[in-house]
Amino acid sequence: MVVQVELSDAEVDRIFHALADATRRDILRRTLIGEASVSALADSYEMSFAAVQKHVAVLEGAGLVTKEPRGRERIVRAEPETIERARGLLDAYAELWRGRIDRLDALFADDEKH
Amino acid sequence: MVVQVELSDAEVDRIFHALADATRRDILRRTLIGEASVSALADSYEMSFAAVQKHVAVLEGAGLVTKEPRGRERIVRAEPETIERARGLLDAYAELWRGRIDRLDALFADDEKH
DNA sequence: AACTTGTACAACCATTTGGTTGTACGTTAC
DNA sequence: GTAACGTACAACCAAATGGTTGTACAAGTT
Repeated sequence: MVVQVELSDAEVDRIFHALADATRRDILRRTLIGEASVSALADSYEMSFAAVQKHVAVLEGAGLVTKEPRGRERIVRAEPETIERARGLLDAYAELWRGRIDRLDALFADDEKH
Repeated sequence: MVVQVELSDAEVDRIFHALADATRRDILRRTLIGEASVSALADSYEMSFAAVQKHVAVLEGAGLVTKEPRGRERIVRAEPETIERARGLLDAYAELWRGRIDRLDALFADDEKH
């Protein structure tokens, strides 16, 4: 069984907020496929290096990527564990929905006893 | 296999942005368990009715809930299908991590518009 | 040593966000 | 009919967001 470490509201806020931007999702996608330096990432987007740097910082603050120095570069790598946690949160909502169905079923089962 | 309807970048933005707020996640949670009027929801939070109304509007704009008139009330219901789609998106990232890039290219085509 | 590359960070700006209060209006209850 | 309830919506405000440019500096390159 997968152990889910408790996430604070603020942490969940940061994760979903980080995912709520197409450029950041693309950066995440690229770093999932393979590591990349910040400047390599920045070359792909029609915005300044500083803007891309900020996007990476948002992803890093959410724990979705990590940055590691290598020479003068900073290598960005995705943290699939955090994505997994976000998925787990959505699973929990789906589970709530399922629980609601179960309760309705029980209600109907009750009705049938009449 | 689950058929994923193509989601635009803007739609995905709205979904994750809607999820990036603890009050909105709580509203979603409550409406997953059972429908609720806007005023019933508003009673639970230490903010104005108008503020809660806005949170519901954000969730509605993301397709995570729907609002239906019933008398003078507006009944809010969760849309589990949209949650399922968000989960599908995160699944796709997890798949990327596992290196299954080819099969997912089409799914991510939307995110690649940069 | 001088130059180029990659990054960090500050200052600035327009827009969006998340909250407020106030007003208006349809619906229900008395 | 009048009062209370539930909602919609506008106007306003402070703070956060997402972008910019400019400066500084360490690490490679020539």
